[in-house]
Parts: sequence; C-alpha cells; structure tokens
Amino acid sequence: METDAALSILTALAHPTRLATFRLLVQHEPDGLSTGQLVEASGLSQSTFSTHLAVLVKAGLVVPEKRGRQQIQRVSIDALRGLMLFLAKDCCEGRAELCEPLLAELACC
Amino acid sequence: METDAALSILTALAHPTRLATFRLLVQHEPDGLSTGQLVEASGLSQSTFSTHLAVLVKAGLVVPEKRGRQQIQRVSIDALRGLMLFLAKDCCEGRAELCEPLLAELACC
DNA sequence: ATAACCCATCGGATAATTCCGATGTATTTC
DNA sequence: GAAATACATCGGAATTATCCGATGGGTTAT
Repeated sequence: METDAALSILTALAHPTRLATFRLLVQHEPDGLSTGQLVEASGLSQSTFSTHLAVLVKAGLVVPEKRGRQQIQRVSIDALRGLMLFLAKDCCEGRAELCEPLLAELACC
Repeated sequence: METDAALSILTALAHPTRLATFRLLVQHEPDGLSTGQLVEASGLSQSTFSTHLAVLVKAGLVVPEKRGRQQIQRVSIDALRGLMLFLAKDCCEGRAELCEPLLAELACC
C-alpha cells in the first residue's frame, strides 16, 4: 500500500460518524446495509451522511453495490488488511522484536 | 481501547507530516530522535512542526523524554497495538472467518 | 552574567472540513 | 405518464485545521 492510500484510509476513519459507520458495516458482513439504514443509524441528515459515505467509498474502505433504487454498502476487509500491514510494515522489516507483541495480541482470534 | 482514543490516534496519523514522523520514529526504535532532527526531516517551520508533534504526543503515539535541553521522541508500540486491536476487534469477535486473512498476512514477520 | 540553543506557545492569515436544506438523477410503483 | 422512493450533488454558513513569524521559558556553554 502506498502512503497516499494509507492517508486516505486514515483520514476516512478519523471522524466519529465515519468510524462508527465502518464498524457497523464490519459487524454486518457479509450482508451489508443499505445507505438509508446507515443514514438512520448516523442520526445526521441524508445529504451530510452521503458526503461522509463518499469519503469511505473513495478510500476503498466501503464498496457500494446497486440493488434496484437502493445501494447496499459493504466493507472491504482487503482495505483494512492493507492499512494494518502498512502500519506494521516499518517494524516488521528487520525488527521482529517490535512486531512480536503486535501479533501476540492479535492472535486473540 | 475506547472509541475516543482510537479517533485521536487515527486523527493524529491522518496527516502527511505526522504519518511520516510516526514511521520515521518506528524505524529509529528504540533510540528515538530529538525534536530538532524531526523538525529538519519534516521540512516545516519549527513552530508548525511542534504543533504536529503535540498531536502525536497527545494521542499517545509518541512519548517524549527530556534530555538536557533536548527532547527525545519515541513511538509507543503499545498505542499502535491498541489501534490495530481496535480495528480488528469487530471482526475478531464471533467471526474468525473475517479475521483470518488479516492475521495471515501479518504473519509475514 | 550573558549568549546560544532547544523547544512550546501566541496571534493571525488562509484553506479545508463539516453541516444543512434544496435541488437533481435514477429507479420503481401506481 | 405521474407520483414516490433512494441517493447524489449543489450552494452556503460555521467551525476547525494548517501554516508561519515572533515571543517566551528553560537549559547549557562561555
């Protein structure tokens, strides 16, 4: 993952509404949720939420799929993996002693 | 990790200068770098960089240590682990099939 | 003491983000 | 075809972020 892509993802997640939306969609994998359901969950106006969603989609964290006049939204686990790999990369390369505690806790599952 | 703490970390990393600073410090673990060295690496004015550094410190990603009239900066691997755990948590809990690809690639080291 | 050095904070200008209601574009239903 | 539904996009107002030079506080060297 390039630095610009990582920055897009970090920026997308660095907002309460967008982070909550992302987490909600993770919990609803793999079915996803419609944009309308996400609007309702956000408590914001439809137009405001639409711009937030666009940020998530542009960053590649959320992938929309047309279904009639609705739009089903799903998260991209690939994008999340890319970000985590990017963040861990610098300590993984050549300094496994730093990376070890990272992985130890992630092995929870 | 609480949502607010995760948001602070994400916001801190969602800026080119701050992300580059964080990565540079990871590469210089465990010795760290002085604030002056970081200022030079950033290419920004001293005052501007100081505010960026303060964001990283407030988020807990960077820990300063006084050394004479200098200030040595080091990253907190704990904070990074906390963020990664937070991001992975929602898919780890009860849906190991989502989490598996995350861990598979992180096992690079 | 005085000067030099390192870094944080202040004041202020510019740019970006965030929010909303209103309007536009498809799609479905009647 | 007309009305209704789902969502995106357009203006515009308010807030926040970003940047800088200048100043201040504390530490070391002369």
